[in-house]
Amino acid sequence: MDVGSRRSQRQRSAGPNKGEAREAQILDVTERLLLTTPFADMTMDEIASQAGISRSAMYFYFASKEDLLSALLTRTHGDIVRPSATLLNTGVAADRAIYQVLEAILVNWRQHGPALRTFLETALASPGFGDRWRTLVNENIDVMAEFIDRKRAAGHLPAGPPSARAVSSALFWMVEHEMYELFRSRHNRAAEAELVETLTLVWQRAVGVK
Amino acid sequence: MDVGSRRSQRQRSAGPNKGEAREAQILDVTERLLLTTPFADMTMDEIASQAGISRSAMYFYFASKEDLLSALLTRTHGDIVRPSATLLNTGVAADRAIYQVLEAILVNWRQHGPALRTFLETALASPGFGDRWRTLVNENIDVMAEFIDRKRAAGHLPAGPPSARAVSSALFWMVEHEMYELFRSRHNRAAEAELVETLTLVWQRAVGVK
DNA sequence: TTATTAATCGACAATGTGTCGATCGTCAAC
DNA sequence: GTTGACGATCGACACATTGTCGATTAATAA
Repeated sequence: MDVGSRRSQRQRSAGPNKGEAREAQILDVTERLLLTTPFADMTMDEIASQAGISRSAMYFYFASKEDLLSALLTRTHGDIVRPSATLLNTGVAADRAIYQVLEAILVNWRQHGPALRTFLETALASPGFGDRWRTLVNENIDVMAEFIDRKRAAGHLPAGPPSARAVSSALFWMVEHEMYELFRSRHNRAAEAELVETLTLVWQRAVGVK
Repeated sequence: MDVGSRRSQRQRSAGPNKGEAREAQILDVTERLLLTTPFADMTMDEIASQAGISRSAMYFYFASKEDLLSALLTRTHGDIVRPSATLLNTGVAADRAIYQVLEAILVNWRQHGPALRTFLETALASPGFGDRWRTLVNENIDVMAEFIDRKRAAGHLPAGPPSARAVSSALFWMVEHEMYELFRSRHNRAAEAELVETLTLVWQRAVGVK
């Protein structure tokens, strides 16, 4: 049950990397289809025909429907983790850092809204995928927790309890769910801005800045 | 697609309310089964045989599997909404009120953990049920928002923005998800206490008390 | 006692997943 | 050039599960 593709590593041919291309194409098709159809309502047949292959050929690339989504998660992984990670390792002040992280998360939702939505939904639907998703979210939680701990040690934020980790976890899941609710339906930029504003303030107060 | 039972209202008989009893029994069986099996992995056949009837007889009581869960939600509705509602209409101080609401929510999860877990999961899996679930959670959000507004008007809490409603929403979904994560796996009372403590503090700071 | 409505059942149709063996094309080595 | 291995693809199958339908039995009101 290895996640992702199951083709050989060595690329040896002229019609070069036909497989790689197909796999990427399938992921593209899936994410595009996600714009109009919930993942659960989407059949392997639908994806396959959009990609111009037969349904059973899909199983050459992905062991299951869930595995396909898992591959999409892998592909998006970087985009999700990178922003906070880089940002929080600069010397920004806590209040500004919080705002910027929230902005970065918003940007992600703008770019990958349907995918992120699906990730959360599927995380609650199937334990295997849920583990993967939680692992990823935890990366972000940890980065923020360490940031808080550093600021606490430097005397810029009040010490716990609660532990930085506990606060960070609660706040991140709050953001996750609120973004989910917002992007679940049609909405405008104003609503996005208002949400970020609210979340920023809750975060700042919760960690003790301002 | 009327939610819940579809039998006649008038109860007219001796072998009194056989139907009512069956329906309740099915819900009991379902909630008990939920202790060991995720709802998604649970078949109508399984529930039926536990209740001593055939699978197809289930459809006399519930139009679909989702409708069955919806009926369970209806039955649990009171337990979920009542505590906060009554509590927040007394004259408690804000900090104390927050703690007590969180304690009440914890009690609910202790009593109906598997059901509540399923409600959240299914809310993200099927739009129809999701609407019902959100309606219910919104009742709690509104009650808390009104409470905050009253305390703000009385000068006991700093005014917004953010609006009381926005803050209440963010905080409630935070609680929802954190409880979900906690009750998803085996855990002890200490972890429960710690979570309530963390959430209490985040809430109190977020609304501006303390 | 009988007509009516409640309750229950078995059989069926539909849908979608994942598996398997067969096939076909393309490159690498001979 | 031929051939053999493997990458890529397909159609057919088996399986699980849902929801529907018409027939049948049980209970009660008239």
